[in-house]
Parts: sequence; structure tokens; C-alpha cells
Amino acid sequence: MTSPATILHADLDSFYASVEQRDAPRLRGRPVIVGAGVVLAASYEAKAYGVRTAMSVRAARDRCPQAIVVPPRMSAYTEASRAVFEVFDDTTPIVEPLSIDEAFLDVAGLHRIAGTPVAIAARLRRDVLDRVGLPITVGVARTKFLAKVASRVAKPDGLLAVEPADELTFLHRLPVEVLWGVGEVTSGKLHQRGIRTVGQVARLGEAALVSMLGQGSGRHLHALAHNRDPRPVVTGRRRASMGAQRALGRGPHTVEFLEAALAGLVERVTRRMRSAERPGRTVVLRLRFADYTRATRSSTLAKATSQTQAVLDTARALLATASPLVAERGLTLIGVSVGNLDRAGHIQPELPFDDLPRDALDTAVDAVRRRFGTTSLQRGTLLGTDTGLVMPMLPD
DNA sequence: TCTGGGGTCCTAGGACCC
DNA sequence: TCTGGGGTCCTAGGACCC
Repeated sequence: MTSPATILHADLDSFYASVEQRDAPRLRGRPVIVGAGVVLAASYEAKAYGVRTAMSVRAARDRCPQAIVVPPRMSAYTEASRAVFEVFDDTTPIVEPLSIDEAFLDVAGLHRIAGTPVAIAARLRRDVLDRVGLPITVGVARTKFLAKVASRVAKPDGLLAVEPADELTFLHRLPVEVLWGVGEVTSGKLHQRGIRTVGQVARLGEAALVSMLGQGSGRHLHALAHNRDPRPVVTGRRRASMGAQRALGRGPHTVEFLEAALAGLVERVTRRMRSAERPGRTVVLRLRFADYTRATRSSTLAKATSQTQAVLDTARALLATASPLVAERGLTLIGVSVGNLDRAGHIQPELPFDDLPRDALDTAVDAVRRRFGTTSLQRGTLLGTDTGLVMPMLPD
């Protein structure tokens, strides 16, 4: 017995461009590009001319000379997103944000009070339009994956529900690119073997996919092609890293310039970390070079921090280790992110210890692990932490 | 027409521990 | 003395997503 389709994937259409059209009547019905160097969003009128996200604005103008290009207004988009998520939250308590403009909603259990999932989805679309003034597309299905596919197919300004009985018929005629995790590289490998539709992937068999793409992707794609996606819609997920990056243009860049760029990025990131009260432990330096190759360097601190100076010192040291690459290839982008957020770090042994009751200590160890998100505890020692908590540990 | 800024997840080898 | 299996953490890179 299969469960009914109760997962909604709600996705705002051409989000940034829609906000601009909402706020400026002269832009309505016209091709609009939101961009700064590259296209961040294009209205459907612009997309009709072949304008695509991530294309350079120059290229976009070539395709659509009459397009109106406006600079991004991030604060307006953040505010619009907040208002839309308020509508989501009023629809169901189970909302999982995916990005600034899309989310999964689980409406199982709302049937009696709110009607069928399709009725709920239709009302959600009306509410977003009435309350925020933006068009939104909703896909409804039994799995997250298929709900997302449905919304993609239904765009723009649409609603599409895929009932359990129709799942594979619907899915199998679509191109492999709809599968989550199939980008340029993977689709290239599949195309090489003449595989273009999800149905062909499904018929291929798991073993063949694994040998083609590796165990992880092979199994993943096989499952998705059969609409097997057991992941539930989960609330309360928090981001695992925060970062900032900056394109530098072709060099050469002076040391002073790079130092200043790095300091600016670190300041931006650590400020956000402090205002979110989310210190982190792992500093990652991202570099991109003139030939578009990339490199990362990372370093994990003993203690989580959100202090500008600590992160900057680490980032500087990482940049120094990459200086041969920088000299050789020329730097065109630099980024800093901090991961392992909220993980306090290794707990430092302070005193030897070996005779407390075992079960009490096991409980305490679990508590430390939950509290600090770390499993690298030194057994047989009395532990102190930067928060002043003192925790005894038992030998194995 | 070379390609911005923000993220996630996976893999793989080495270090280290039990 | 030799060998081993299981697990986590760290670093680096790659693919992918919006």
C-alpha cells in the first residue's frame, strides 16, 4: 500500500526578477535581467530570448538587446523571502527551507482541517500572490525528489500533482538532467552511452550505473529513477558553514591588495557568524585561478571561534601555503568559509582520572558528545572545556 | 561571452584510537 | 609478536545546486 502524495515543493518563479517587476510597474511584462557582471535572475520574458542564469550580462544583452538590466537589491529579496516563508509556516508546521526561494512542505495529516494536498497547494499559491505579490509554482508528490521534478515541469506559475499511480509514467519520459545530482559531467557520461531519459536509466540496472558513475552516484541515481527517495521533510536544519568570496579580476595583484581582500572577506564572514552566534572550527580558503582551475586549503582549529583575528590569521597562513600556485597560475577569485559551525572542538585533557562509576560516566560522555558535537574525547582523563564544564571520563 | 556568490554532499587517503 | 577490524577526524578535491 503506497502512501498518498503529501509533499509539496514550492519554488518562486525567477525570484529576484519577479521582485523587481512587483516593485516597479514599468518592468512588468518586459524582459528583465537582475545582474552584476553575470545574470543572477531573468524574467520569463527574458528567458524566452535564451537568457539564462549565470550567463554574463554581456552575453545576455546580445541575445536580448531590449532587456532591462537592474542591479540586485539583496535586502528586498531577503524581505520578500521572509514574507513567503511566513505563508509557508501558516500552511503547515513541517517546512524545510532549501534556499532563499524554495522549500519543501509536508501536508500529511492536514487533510481534515485543510483539504487535499492539491487544494492546499492551490491555496498556498493564492496566498503567496495575495500577501507577497509573487508568482510561485508548486509540485506535489509522494517523495521530495518527485515533488521537485513536478514543480520544475509546472513552471512558471503552475501547479502539478503527480499521483502515486502515475509516478513512473511521468518520470521516465523526462531527460536525465532532472535527476538530482546529474549535472554537466554526469549527463555527459550518460549521453556517451546513449542514455538520455530517466526511463533508460531505470532500465539500466544498478550494477551498470555503479560501474559507470561509482557507488555513491550509481546507487543514488538508480533509486531516484525508480522514485525511491525515503528522505522525510525535516524542520530546523541549520547551515553547516558560512562563507564569502570575491572575484578579483585578472591580476597581477599586489600582496597588499590580496591582504585587504582577505581581511574584508573574513570580516564579512565573522560578523555574520557573530550575529548568528555560530562559531566554527574549520577555516577553508577557496582559490580560483586565471585558467579556471581551483584549489582549496583548510585548517581546523582546536576551538571554535567567530573572532575576526583568529580566522584571519588562519586564512593568511593558508594563503601562504598556496603561494606557489598563486604565483604560477594567477589568482582570480578568493573565498573564505568557516565550517564545523557550533562544534566547540577537542576537549583538552587536564588531569588523569580513573575511578568513577562506569555508568555515570557513560551518561556524562553522551552528554558531552551531544553538547559539543565531538567524539574525539580522551578517555582516562578529567576533561575541562572552554565553557568551564568539567567532565570526568573513564578508561575503556 | 569565459564564468558571481552562496551553499551542500561525496570520496579518498592518512592519522589515530580502541 | 604479529595481525586485524571498526570507527572518527582531518585535508583536499570534485560535482552539483540555486
